Amino acid sequence: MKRKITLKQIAKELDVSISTVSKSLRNSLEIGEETRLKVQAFAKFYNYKPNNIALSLKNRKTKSIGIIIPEIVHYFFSTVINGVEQVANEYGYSVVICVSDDSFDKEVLNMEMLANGSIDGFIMSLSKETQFKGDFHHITEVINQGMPVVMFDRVTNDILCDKVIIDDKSAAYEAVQSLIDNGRKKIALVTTVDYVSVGKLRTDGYEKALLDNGLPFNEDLIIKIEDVETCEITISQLLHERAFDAVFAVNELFAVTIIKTANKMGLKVPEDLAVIAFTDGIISKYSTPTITTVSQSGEKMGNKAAKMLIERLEAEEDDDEEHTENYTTEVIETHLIKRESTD
Amino acid sequence: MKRKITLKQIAKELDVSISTVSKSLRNSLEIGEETRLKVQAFAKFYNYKPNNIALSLKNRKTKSIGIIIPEIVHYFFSTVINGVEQVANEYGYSVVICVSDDSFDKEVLNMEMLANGSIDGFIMSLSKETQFKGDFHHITEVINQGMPVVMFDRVTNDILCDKVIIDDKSAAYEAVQSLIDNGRKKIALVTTVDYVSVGKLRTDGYEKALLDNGLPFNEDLIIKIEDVETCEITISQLLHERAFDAVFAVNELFAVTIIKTANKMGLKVPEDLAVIAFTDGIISKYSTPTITTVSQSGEKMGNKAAKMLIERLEAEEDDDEEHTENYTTEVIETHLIKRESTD
DNA sequence: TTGCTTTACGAAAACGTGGTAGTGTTGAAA
DNA sequence: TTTCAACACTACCACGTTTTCGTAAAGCAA
Repeated sequence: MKRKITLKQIAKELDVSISTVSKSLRNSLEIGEETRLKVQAFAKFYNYKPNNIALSLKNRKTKSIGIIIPEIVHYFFSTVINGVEQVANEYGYSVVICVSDDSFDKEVLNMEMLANGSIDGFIMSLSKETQFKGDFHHITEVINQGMPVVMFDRVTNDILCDKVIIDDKSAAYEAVQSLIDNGRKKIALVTTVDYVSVGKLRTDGYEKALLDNGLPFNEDLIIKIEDVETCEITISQLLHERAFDAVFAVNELFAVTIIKTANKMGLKVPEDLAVIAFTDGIISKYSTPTITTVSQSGEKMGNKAAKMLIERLEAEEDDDEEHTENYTTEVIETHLIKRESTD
Repeated sequence: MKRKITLKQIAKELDVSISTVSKSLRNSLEIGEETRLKVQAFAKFYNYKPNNIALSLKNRKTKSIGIIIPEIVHYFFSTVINGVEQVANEYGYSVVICVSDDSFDKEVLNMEMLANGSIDGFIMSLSKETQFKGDFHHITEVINQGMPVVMFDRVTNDILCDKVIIDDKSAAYEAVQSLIDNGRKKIALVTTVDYVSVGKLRTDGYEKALLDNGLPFNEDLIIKIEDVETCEITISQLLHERAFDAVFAVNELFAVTIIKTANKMGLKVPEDLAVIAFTDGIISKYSTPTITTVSQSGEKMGNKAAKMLIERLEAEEDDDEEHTENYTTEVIETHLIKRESTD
């Protein structure tokens, strides 16, 4: 149980000053070769590694980035983390993760906890509650303190910062268009409540595709679901009435529930009912039938977000203070992965 | 863009000493009420928060814990993180995550990166490669430096530390027993290669259940799969020969692949083939048919691991150095969740 | 010897905090 | 008048680094 060795201890042991040790280890020419080598050998022997905390304090940067997400047991978000982690690792950054649990208070708390020096910048996706309240003071505050923030997926126009999103509207459009191309006439949209920004955009794309194809846009075919439990009941009711022959679901949980409900009622997928889901996750790949999805690569989003954040961090370093704040919004392309749930 | 305010700045602004400010904010009686309130008001106005890095340096503890896992886009591991996060949050700790990608080198690198002061302790699950190599020097080193480590799921006997596991052997036993109870005679085990500790244990449980019931233990029915791609081919071959009427798969990916393969061949699940999977994930819940699983609560494991780690950290604080090292191994109970893939 | 440069190292400040010890002023008791 | 205590505050140190500046010793030319 030997604590990690410090410069001071090495200095004392070799009877030189701390600065001599520090300089020797950084191969400074100031120090004579003999002393330098002696120090290096000693340090190597005792496996000296500079203390990160002390370095952070000195350099005023921690080389770590904070991620705040609504959920972690969630395919999409975990792929984003993965993407962030890859890039962060490459650039020597650590990743600190906080889960907001879709709660505003936890989001605020987590941000405050990390904002007091623990990290250099944030990558975040808004919690449902935050989007609902429309209260973003905790984020502006962090930004005002000069800490860069990159938002992804669930973003807001009320905050000026770098963003990484997918074009939810056109992705939804594409999906619905493909259903129409297959001869579907009555296409339902199964979505969540509106205040989640992405839900709104996907609805817009759905509507536009219908109208562009001369199909009626019927409010009754938009099914808003608050939690998965109610999904089955609502869906089976509508299926009974044969109200639609195709479904565009905004996530794969809804999609798979719909398919199961249809199957129970003797309806065949895709023959009687075509299904497309947003978000290409593990369920779509392994359900029966496999589900056609609009893929949004979480990994790419994570990569991109991390790159944007790190670039900004390293830029700050050089320009030193108050660089022009030209924020950009990066759009990650999506594509339709055709599987068995559509024909 | 005002940088975060520090004690020093407050002191200068109010023309008092830094210590006066510090003490005022900590409500020390040493400071007169007038000054105290003035400082507090000022600090509140400028939203003063102590700098975490400075505190870490001073207190020699970071109030954050590091998690090292093989994968993050993985239901089980993400539930563990979730469990850790919950407890960590409760006790005011942050969670730093590193992914080893099942690579030994990355595991070592990540540990070294975090061990230099960034965190107070580790929670980790071994990478496949590390288990294969049997090289744990990076872990002993960290432990020798006095940094507590809690291992979970993929652990090793070669390291003395706190551990959280499930009883893989008896869980497997229970699963196989239930298949036997349903009249299955030829039960296959679909598993991974041996060096992953848990794979070995589950095999042991499988064997014991067979033998205890007077069934033959046939090596040919143990199917070792390196990657999911080869799974389908191997399985379909064996199914053709009607080699078995039940399958115990060590993860749900194998299980769902097996079911799909069987379906393709016109075999019915569970009538012709009963299937049980280890690890209760999202696939089992949503596949068709839903899959009977042995649940291992990742969340509980995470909770427990975090509690063990934090307790040890806080204990160190009081006892101050060299407490008795009575390491414990906590076993999380599992149970069989019966679904449609068994009768 | 004096003055100047080079070599080789050390002292000290800074990053932000918190605790211990110290200091100066005031008022009151001896 | 002296002594002591209470009060209200400040000085200083430590945590572990890096870096700037300083300086002693040695070498060399004038």
